[in-house]
Amino acid sequence: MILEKKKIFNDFAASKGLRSTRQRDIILDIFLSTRQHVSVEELYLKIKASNPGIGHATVYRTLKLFSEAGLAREILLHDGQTRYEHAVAGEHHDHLVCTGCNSIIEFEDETIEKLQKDIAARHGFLIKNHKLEIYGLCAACRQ
Amino acid sequence: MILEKKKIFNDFAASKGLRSTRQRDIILDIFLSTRQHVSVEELYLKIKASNPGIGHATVYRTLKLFSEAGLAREILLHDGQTRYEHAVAGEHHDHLVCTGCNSIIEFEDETIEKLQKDIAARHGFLIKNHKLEIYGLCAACRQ
DNA sequence: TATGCTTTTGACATTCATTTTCAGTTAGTT
DNA sequence: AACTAACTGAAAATGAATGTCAAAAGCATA
Ligand SMILES: [Mn+2]
Ligand SMILES: [Mn+2]
Ligand SMILES: [Zn+2]
Ligand SMILES: [Zn+2]
Repeated sequence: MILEKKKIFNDFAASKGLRSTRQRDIILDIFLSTRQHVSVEELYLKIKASNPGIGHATVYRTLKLFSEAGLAREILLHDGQTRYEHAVAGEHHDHLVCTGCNSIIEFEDETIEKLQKDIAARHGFLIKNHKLEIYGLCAACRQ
Repeated sequence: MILEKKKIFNDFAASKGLRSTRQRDIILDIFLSTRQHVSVEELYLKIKASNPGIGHATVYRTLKLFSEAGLAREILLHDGQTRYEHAVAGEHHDHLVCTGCNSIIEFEDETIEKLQKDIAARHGFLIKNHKLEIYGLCAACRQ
């Protein structure tokens, strides 16, 4: 599964004429080993621990490439930090975001997805992507 | 309707012990005269045209007050600028956002709202608010 | 109307995430 | 090995938003 993701990135890189670099390999390894919804800064710090040379700009640039390659999805919650999650082709989910403990619950709902398509169709709108985030308190934070 | 909104703000201000100022009156007037989803900068420039003295900080501070008072809703799309729309108590809608021309289509869907409540209930999650944004191309931008 | 206290304002500085710049390094090709 | 274009990282720049603080204004009271 990790090898599969590395192959996806290599294929993407090849198709775009990108070079294979030590930095990209390291960042991909570490990204694949993190939990979901990691912030760029969290990832940068984790990378720096084992690879002090790698800079902020490279981490930002490389995560954008992972998004383009379909390996990662950018998540913008309401805390001013861009986060990334592991993406799988053809799969999609949305988020319940706890404002108490910052935990995130993922969910999928086919009916909601279908209704979104209906709404778009009704307006002659072509969907590229969407975000559905439900903010509130998780079971633990409700006390 | 505009008078009604002014009353809502005045009542809110009174309940919070806020003072009535020329700046707040002007900013409310101009906010109420703008189209939906105005960015803070757009609003600031419009205000400055007739009232050169009013500063950025006051516009930011005052819009936050309008949100608290329930007159405005903060919208964070993917362009890094906070926008505000006119809010009406008890009403809610979501957005189709055209990445071609930046236009926004508003929609309401009771079934989606209901399904969100079901999902939250299933996870023991207490909803405070949510955002559903569908990005893509509007009919005009599809050509 | 004057006094006094408190809130509000706005110029300016600051913050903080992200992007840009650019000179030096590196990958991949001939 | 030589060449060339892509890549990197330190540092600077950007830009939205917030903090600071002295001056101004609102409002209660005398
Ligand atoms: Mn997720
Ligand atoms: Mn709207
Ligand atoms: Zn929680
Ligand atoms: Zn459009």
